[in-house]
Amino acid sequence: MSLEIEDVDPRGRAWRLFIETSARLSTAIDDQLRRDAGMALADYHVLLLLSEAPGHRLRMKEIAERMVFSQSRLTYQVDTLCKRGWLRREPVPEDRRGSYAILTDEGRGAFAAAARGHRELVDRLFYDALTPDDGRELAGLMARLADRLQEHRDDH
Amino acid sequence: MSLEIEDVDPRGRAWRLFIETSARLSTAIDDQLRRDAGMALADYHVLLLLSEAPGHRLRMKEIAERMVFSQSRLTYQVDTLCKRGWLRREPVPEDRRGSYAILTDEGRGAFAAAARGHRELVDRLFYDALTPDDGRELAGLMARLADRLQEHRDDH
DNA sequence: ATGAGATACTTAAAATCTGAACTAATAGGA
DNA sequence: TCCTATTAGTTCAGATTTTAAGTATCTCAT
Repeated sequence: MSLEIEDVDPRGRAWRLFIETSARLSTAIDDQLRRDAGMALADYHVLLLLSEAPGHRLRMKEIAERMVFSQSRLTYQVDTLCKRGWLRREPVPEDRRGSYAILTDEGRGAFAAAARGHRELVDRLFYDALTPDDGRELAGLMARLADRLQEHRDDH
Repeated sequence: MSLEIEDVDPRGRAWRLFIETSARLSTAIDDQLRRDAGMALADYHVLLLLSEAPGHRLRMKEIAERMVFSQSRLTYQVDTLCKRGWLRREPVPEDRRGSYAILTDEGRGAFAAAARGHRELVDRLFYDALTPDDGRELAGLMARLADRLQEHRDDH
């Protein structure tokens, strides 16, 4: 009779730890951003995507896909960011159905200000806990999972 | 001049892949449960915790902590599960502030029915994508991150 | 014993998110 | 061309989640 009642396959433990740790990590980072920068992690993520995009602009669809957001959630999300003056919309000349979300100067400022504390926390919670080799290993594992997810998405 | 504009430290890539993959994986699993079992991943998770608990019962606080849920969210969550007949509450004899959430027989049935399709998908998206050694490796990395998170939580 | 603070849980109002229409525009084959 | 199917985005109602406050109970140093 063993004290270990857990399953022998280490993947069981990995699965639970993976799901739980990612949730806790997101929560911790969301909390920090709300407290110190007055924005949610989702807000930060939108600003990040736009700050990296050419012309600081992206189509709504593009943002929704990268954020793993429903389109209606994104509409709402972008609405609130527009109200705060951090984003503006602009029609897409070559596709009159579409619109761009564009980062304003004010939005760039807010992002830059938020990024400091955010990076500091990510450093503390993620970078400091792993060696570069760990990072390589983790990236490999995640890429493997991401590929599998993509296949799954492909066969509907 | 390199084609690789990404940072040299592989942890940058690991960080993004980790956050994004965990979000996509949760979404995929949530979708499957909603479609095939009429319950959200959060519902499933509550049922899972209770199905493993001695006496199929846990204090509200205990569930909230393990689920990374606010207490008021849990109150709502448990309310809806009670309405569906899957859970019931019972006062805690030795602490009259508290209450247990208890899995009903019906709840056990719903959980068992949901578990089939759920496990199948987790097998496909997680187990099949990783070797047992990968699992061991991933579990180790996650444990490292979880420890760091715990330290962080300790100094407020 | 007792009273100040902590703890467990709920409630209510406001903010956010989802899913199903709905509008407008594009794409592509007959 | 014209008709139908897709696609981009929004809107609205309803569901969920958060935040702050409220109630009841417990803890423990006085």
